[in-house]
Amino acid sequence: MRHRLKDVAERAGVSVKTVSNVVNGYVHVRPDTRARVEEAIAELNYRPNLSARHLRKGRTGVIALAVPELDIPYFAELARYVVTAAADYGWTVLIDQTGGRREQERVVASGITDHLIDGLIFSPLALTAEDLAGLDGTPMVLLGERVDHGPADRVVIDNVTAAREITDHLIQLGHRRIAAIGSQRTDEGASARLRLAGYAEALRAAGLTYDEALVAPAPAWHRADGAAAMRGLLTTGVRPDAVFCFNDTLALGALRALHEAGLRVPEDVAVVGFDDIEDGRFSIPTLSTVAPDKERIAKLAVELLANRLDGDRAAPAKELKAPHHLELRESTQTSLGPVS
Amino acid sequence: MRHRLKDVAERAGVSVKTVSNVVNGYVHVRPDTRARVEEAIAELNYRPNLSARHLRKGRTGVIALAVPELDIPYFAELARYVVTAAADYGWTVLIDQTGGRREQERVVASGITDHLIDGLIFSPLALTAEDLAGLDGTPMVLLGERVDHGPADRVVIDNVTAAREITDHLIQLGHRRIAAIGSQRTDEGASARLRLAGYAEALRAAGLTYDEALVAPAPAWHRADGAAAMRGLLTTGVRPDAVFCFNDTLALGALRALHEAGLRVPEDVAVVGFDDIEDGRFSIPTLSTVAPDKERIAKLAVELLANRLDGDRAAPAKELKAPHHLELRESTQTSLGPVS
DNA sequence: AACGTTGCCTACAACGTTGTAGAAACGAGG
DNA sequence: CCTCGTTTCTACAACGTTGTAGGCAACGTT
Repeated sequence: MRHRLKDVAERAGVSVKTVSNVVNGYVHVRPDTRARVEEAIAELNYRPNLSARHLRKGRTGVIALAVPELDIPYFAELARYVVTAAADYGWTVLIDQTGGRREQERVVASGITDHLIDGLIFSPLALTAEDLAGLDGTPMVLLGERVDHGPADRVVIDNVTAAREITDHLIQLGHRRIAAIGSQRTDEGASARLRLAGYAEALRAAGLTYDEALVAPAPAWHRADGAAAMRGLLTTGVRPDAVFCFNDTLALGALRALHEAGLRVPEDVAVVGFDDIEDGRFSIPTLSTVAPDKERIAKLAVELLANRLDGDRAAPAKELKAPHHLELRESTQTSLGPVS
Repeated sequence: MRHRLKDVAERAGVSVKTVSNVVNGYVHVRPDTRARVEEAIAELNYRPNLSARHLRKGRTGVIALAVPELDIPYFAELARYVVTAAADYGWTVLIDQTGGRREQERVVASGITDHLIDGLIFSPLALTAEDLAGLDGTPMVLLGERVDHGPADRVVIDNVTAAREITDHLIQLGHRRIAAIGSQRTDEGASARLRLAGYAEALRAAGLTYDEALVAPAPAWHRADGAAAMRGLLTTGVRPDAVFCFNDTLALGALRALHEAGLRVPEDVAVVGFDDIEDGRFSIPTLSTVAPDKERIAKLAVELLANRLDGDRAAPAKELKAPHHLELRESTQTSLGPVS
């Protein structure tokens, strides 16, 4: 049922290579020969065997995207943009889930890459620079700041500035006891460290004191962690009048906890997040947040990979910055009319 | 930098095939030979070339999962479970986005499958049975009811029963003017048709009349569509006292529209959804919904594919049913205490 | 008429792997 | 010492594709 070049060649009465030439659009083929071959291809419903082609060419046309969890909205949205951007280069995207576990991330970084894919776009959580150091082969683009000074290309956003800006927004609105949710031990969670730094910067610039009691850690950045952290903050006595959550799912969890505590958002407590996931545009209240340009991040990552594949593989690693902006919604200011 | 069996063989002083045997765990290899080979493998950091292996074996170890959109939470969660289930079989999952466009779905069904993947798990929106009829080759498992009587294995849930049950729940609570959001023209949206049927069944069984004016279509099933449909229902005059949304994102949009209209959920209008996505466990209010067993769906789909790959490819198509249950939360009954 | 150029096509080898067939070494049983 | 079976290993071919080298016409130029 599956046909090969040879079958097509026999049917069309030409050599195998001629069929290959037709398939690959080689110019020096007589129109009538080309027609005969194309007819045979259509009749047999011939499709090239990609494994064989790739074996021969050394390229597979497949890139991988490795993310911690697919059902974290931020990564799902990012994945969507990467798939779209990769399509422009004719690439198929293979998606890997690492679960954020260092072991699995190492497997992905070294193992999966072998010969099956041409390159890798990688959003690591737990991986260290040493894990990456020994890697030969496959070109890689890292997303986020987890691995500083790594040997690979990278796309980042300016986390510190973004965090400072959104915190500033809260300060401008008159809030003074601004909590932060999402800090993590420093050996993981580079994003957490940078966002915390931006938060602290903004407080300092405004002459507010940085209060440890207002900074709540979150083991992961899921809704449940945000809700738990918020409940924790509410029971400590020093009730905050605003909360900066280090991502949107934490913020959605915090909204939930505030709701359960009978507090109004933004009147009693203002809430901001980070990531601009779709949920935050429809939550009650809608969520003010930092909006990284996810489409641009994906596009830049794919471009970096393309350059690396076609160009000098030994060139020094590049770091590109993607833009972001603030999306101000109901969770920091009262009613804005219907959402769409 | 990339090494082959031959390089390992030379270093270990054995034949290429012996290295292959070690790599593949063939038993009849002397322990000291095996040790020498393994040492050479480690020194060179050798990894098999999968393209070559697959060319030789006729299997790629990769399956594809094709879904309409990755950033629809239901599909993202499903994708996660499929990736996990596939890992048990040593398979890598390549994820494809069709956008729900028929053209792209046809490409995926025929084109992408060629030799790059061993099988396909496919959640089509627009594909017809004819599109599938002419496909040779790649084993396929369909998710959902879009293509009736197709030639492929399939995993479904009992949409009609589930829709009836959740509608019944609204009726039990005393609601009488129950709207439905998400109906679609019948040539697409088989799920919509079945859920609508279940809704109608429940009404009939309770002696309630089916009112066209209470059934709102939704072009897609995103939050924005749910909000728009809900606003539409609210302006028609016959205000419903409950709404059955055909999926959770529609329901979240509906919650938003009700909130903007100043109506309380569930006191003024009760709302239920379908899919049990994570957002619904943290929304305000939390969302009552039908919870299909997504993990089981993924597992069954992968198993069907495995059987098809290992067994009789000409065997008649099987259809398996995955279980579901109701998750009753705040959007149909008042406060239930803190969520986790 | 002899020559080089161009267009069209083919034969062959190679990509890296594994299945098949069989050779070499070894031990056990006669 | 010979035979037989088992263990251990190797040579070769093949999976389906494409790059290279080259052959053969047909053409235009000298």
